[in-house]
Amino acid sequence: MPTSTREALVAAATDLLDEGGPERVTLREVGRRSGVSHNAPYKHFTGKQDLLAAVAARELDAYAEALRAGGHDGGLSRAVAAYVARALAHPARFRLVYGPWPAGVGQLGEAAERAWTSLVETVSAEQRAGRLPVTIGAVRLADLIRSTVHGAVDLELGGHLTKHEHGPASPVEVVEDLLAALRRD
Amino acid sequence: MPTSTREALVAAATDLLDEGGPERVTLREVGRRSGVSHNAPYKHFTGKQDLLAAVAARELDAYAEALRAGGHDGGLSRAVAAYVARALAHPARFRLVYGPWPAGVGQLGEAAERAWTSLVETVSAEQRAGRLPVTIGAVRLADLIRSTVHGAVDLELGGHLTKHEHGPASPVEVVEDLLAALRRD
DNA sequence: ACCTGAACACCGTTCAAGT
DNA sequence: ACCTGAACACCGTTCAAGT
Repeated sequence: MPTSTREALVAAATDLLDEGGPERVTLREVGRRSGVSHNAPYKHFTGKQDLLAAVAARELDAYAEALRAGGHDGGLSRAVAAYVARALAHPARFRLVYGPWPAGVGQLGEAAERAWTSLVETVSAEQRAGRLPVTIGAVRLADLIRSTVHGAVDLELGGHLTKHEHGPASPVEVVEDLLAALRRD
Repeated sequence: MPTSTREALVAAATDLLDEGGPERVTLREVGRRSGVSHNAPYKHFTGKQDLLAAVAARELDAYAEALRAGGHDGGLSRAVAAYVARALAHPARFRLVYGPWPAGVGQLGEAAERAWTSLVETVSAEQRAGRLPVTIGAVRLADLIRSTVHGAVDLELGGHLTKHEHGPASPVEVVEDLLAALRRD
């Protein structure tokens, strides 16, 4: 039972996104499920895109928490594994988050910033502990890891990654290969 | 001057996609620009999605050619650079190609297969030449490289990659860092 | 401040009909 | 085989009006 109309709208939009992707999300159905008219959302959001940005920002916060908690508990591998698990659990949200936003909606830029700051910190800590090479700066190394993680998840969601018989989920495997190569340096 | 209505439809859809993303592509505007009615496309494609799949398949063929020609000319780095250049030159097409296709449209699966076969071959050749480690199989190594390339391009298109003052385009830089780490093994 | 109902200008898709 | 025009069931967004 949502405490406010605004919350109900975001929840309904998230449910619809999970059910059938972005084209399933219509302001009319969102209103219907929230018990308001089809244009009540305009009192809480500037339009459909703004509502979807709220959904995306919320998911980015979940990414930030997964990366932070995983990094605190067990270092880089755990942080990445927690992030990958979250991303694969909600594919439509992942694609929304990294989808085509016109010139950075601002709200999203800040949330993305928060999400990845902790990864740079985790990378930096592993460098100081001698578990990652120091021949590359932490930010640049984080960009490499981030690219591989993002690409592996996105390819996996599209069914473009080679399937293996045993072992963990493919994206985790890909990232482990990267980390192994980096640590062999 | 397109030789057939079908070709005109694909060309118009591609132009509209480049101009304003997927939501700019409407069958009605595609028909308008092709000099036919708004439902003539149904005589050539099963629907809007099928038309977009044709656009995506065409772009995948361009990726295959870039990877093949680049790999033949100058090895892995050149192949990747050619692919990245093509992807960045047509951002909306890239996002369409790797976007959410319901259960692999078949037509696209085969085109994607063709596109990446040559990368595995290039990787395998570099392994034999001693320029890449043989501790990982060629397919698995290609998946790692592919993930990093894909992720770096996708993050760059979303403005999520850290900006650098000098040097080449960011995705190329990220991939060069990966290859350097792999070759240091 | 928040919400409603009607209206506008679009969509994708289907169908009966033409050549 | 290929195309057209009308029609259907939707959209997002705006607006005047209500409490």
